Amino acid sequence: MTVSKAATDAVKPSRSNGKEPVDGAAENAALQMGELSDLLGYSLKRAQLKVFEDFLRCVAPLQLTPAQFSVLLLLDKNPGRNQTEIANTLGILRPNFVAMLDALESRDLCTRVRSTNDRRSHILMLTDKGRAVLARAKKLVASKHEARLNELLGPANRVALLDMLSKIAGEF
Amino acid sequence: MTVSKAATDAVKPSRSNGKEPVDGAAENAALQMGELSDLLGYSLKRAQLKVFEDFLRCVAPLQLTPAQFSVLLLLDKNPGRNQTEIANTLGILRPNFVAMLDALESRDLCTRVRSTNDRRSHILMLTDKGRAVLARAKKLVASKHEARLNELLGPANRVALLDMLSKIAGEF
DNA sequence: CGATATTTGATATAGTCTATAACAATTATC
DNA sequence: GATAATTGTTATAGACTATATCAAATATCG
Repeated sequence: MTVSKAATDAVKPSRSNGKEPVDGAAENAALQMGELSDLLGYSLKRAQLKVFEDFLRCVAPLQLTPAQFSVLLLLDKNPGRNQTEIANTLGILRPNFVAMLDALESRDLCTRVRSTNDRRSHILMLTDKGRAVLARAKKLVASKHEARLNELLGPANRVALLDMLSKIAGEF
Repeated sequence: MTVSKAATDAVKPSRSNGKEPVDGAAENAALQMGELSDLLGYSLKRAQLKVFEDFLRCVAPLQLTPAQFSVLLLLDKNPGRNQTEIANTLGILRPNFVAMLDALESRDLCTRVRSTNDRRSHILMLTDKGRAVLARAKKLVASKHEARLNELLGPANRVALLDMLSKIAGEF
């Protein structure tokens, strides 16, 4: 056995079905992950999927996706910006941001207002309901989602992880 | 200024166009990222996109995606497995795995062989060409891709990062 | 044995996310 | 004032993901 525990079971959550073959007929042994365990990109993607999954679960009462939550956060911190600025900051292409905003606006979470300076652009702002939903979402994220990660990694490690990810996202 | 450097510029790579406004008309200041900088999921996704992007660049001569590379790696380490086993291990749904294998098989990187034990299933195996391509891909990944991450983070940090990501992917 | 259920690979299909081209309205540039 | 650039938008295409369904083969169990 040359593979670490983390390497062998870091794979399928759906395979954790209570009854593992205790000793009997060798069945299908777990597959060898090999170099896959050392591929940063592989673990990155698996971890990202898990984290998003948990985010959706934690914030399910408010029906917000991670992307929608990030938009609300950004609108709150940056009043008076237009669609292009918000979309660019989040790495969303302008054409794809239109439908996203349509969804948020139809739920009365934000509004588009024609700018008086530049009548081409739409100034984006949170509605009162948007601010309220954002406040509740922040609490859920902090108390359920991030708290769970803190519990798993420990506060110091969580910060170290965040720093490294930001470094990769920013300087890679 | 309460935001860290990493927080403010961890955003748009496309915005790094040589000429920043030196001092003149304040223009459009960078947006405040706010709590977004502390959202693990956000940094996770941004980092994952960057890492995949770099992977594709490094391994471009071989025309392999991260997913295809992971399939070849797994086939090499686990000869004699069928489609369902490989797909499950990688978190790929069986229906979606069919087209993936079609692509790899059409490039003569792997083959499907009807199992004699169970004539429903296809045993998957790398071809000689598949093994050769995989060997070259491993070298490119190690010397260009992972080496770059090692340079950015430092070997110790890279291992620590990998451990935490595996932990999240496995136990979250 | 034989009827029923399960598994495997496959197809069809739908939904989401991402990416590019093009357009009208508006503004910037020279 | 003519030309170029920008903004929001639509249309569209591609990649990835997800579910239902099917025929062939196997497993299960009376």
